[in-house]
Amino acid sequence: MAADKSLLNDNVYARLRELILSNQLRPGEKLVDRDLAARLDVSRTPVRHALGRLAMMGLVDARSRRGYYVAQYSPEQMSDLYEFRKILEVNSARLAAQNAKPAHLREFNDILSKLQELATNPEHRARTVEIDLQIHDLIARPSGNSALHQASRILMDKLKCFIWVDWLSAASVTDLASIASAHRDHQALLDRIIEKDAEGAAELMGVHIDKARQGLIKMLQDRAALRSVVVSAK
Amino acid sequence: MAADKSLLNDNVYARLRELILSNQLRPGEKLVDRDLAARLDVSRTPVRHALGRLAMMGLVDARSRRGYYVAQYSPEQMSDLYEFRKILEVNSARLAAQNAKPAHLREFNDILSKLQELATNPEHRARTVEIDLQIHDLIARPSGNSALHQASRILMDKLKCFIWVDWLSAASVTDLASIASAHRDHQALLDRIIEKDAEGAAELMGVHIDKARQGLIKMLQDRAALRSVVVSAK
DNA sequence: ACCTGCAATATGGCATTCCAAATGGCACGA
DNA sequence: TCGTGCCATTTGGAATGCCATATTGCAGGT
Repeated sequence: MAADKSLLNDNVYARLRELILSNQLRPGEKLVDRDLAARLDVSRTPVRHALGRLAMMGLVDARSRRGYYVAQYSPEQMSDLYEFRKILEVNSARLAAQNAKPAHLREFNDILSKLQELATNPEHRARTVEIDLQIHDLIARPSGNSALHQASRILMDKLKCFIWVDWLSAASVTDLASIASAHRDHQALLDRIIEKDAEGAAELMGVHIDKARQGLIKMLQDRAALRSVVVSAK
Repeated sequence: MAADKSLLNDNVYARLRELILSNQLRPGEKLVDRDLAARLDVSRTPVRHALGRLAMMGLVDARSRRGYYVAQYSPEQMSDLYEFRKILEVNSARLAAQNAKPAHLREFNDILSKLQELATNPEHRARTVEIDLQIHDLIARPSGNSALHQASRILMDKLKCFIWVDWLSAASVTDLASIASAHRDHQALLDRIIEKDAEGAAELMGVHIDKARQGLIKMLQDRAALRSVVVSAK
């Protein structure tokens, strides 16, 4: 309420989105407009407006007359989302290699050195995830195609909340190895783009995302196994 | 109001969407909530809700405190959208060839014969456009990837209203030729999918959409030329 | 004649209110 | 003990009203 120059509608939308992406609202959780309104200290109207819009973005599941829920994707749907991500980003990489301008290349180098630092410190795992996502956004941008870029960002939002869940639950030994692997992938990928090797970049992106999908599926299986143990225990 | 079992929110959303896609509301036109509410005989609330959601779908442009407008894409953005469409549908075609089930193939054959009929009658141009769009939807569906399919449908909506404008204004001689050409493309494309020739299908889809984009750009240029004549005339 | 500023109106944003449907619990009966 | 139906409460849907901001048109001055 302080420096509130922005529109309440958009403000509420942004805050709810952030709550979902940061997993403070968990997938599957019911969203009661009155409760959220109280929590955000606004009336129901902007909350409902935001919920409607979030539903269009695929972050919220709006069931007619049965309430709103934080979106939850099945393992099959997640797999589809990753396949879709591969389609988008392979082409982003290709276009980026063709169209990247010097300013973009500088950004790439900045990110690379930042990654270099973080990679040496395993404590910064969460931060590394951030950077990881940032890289993919960075590649989608200089593709020069705003439709493609926007689609990537929307998709990323859908993936983010689940990635949180997964990374938190599956803090297994594989993480360090896969992080290092992902780091190498990114480095190689950016190198290809800088060299303007479009097909090479596309190829690398493809295998990189396939790897990520493999990891995700493994995590989902682990989590499912974990769940069944918990369930049988009680 | 008669058999109104559906939610007013969704009903209004659907009706507004239809008004936009059918070009009864033209790109760039201002959308005043009170006026639309009167026109649809509902209160402002569901209209505003729908406008917010339509904005997320890219059919409406919501400027903060400055009103809502039917979305309008520049020639550059249209070109981007077509490039994006190519990315999506090339992959749809590939996946469709890999995954299409017998039921899907039957649908393909149905559509093909329907096209066969219409193609012989140049009067049914508008109807042919419908079928054209339907075909692309039909190909996206059996790809088996709902994310890809949904993205295609959203993109199609954005293209639709403009296609209307363009087809209406550019009722030039090229149309008959390009319709026939598109028809051949579709036929060949579906044949490839039926034969499960994934790469062939992808390739054909690519050139088909590139052709469409060329046609679109030509139309936009024609229209721009037409406009300037009109402007200079008055 | 044109620019500037103010006032009136149009219009978007938000809260409150009322209404209807769905859900959950409880009592009664089998 | 389990099922069924009714009632209370919760909660989503929609209308209305008020306020704030943007747009406009007009008047007065330069």
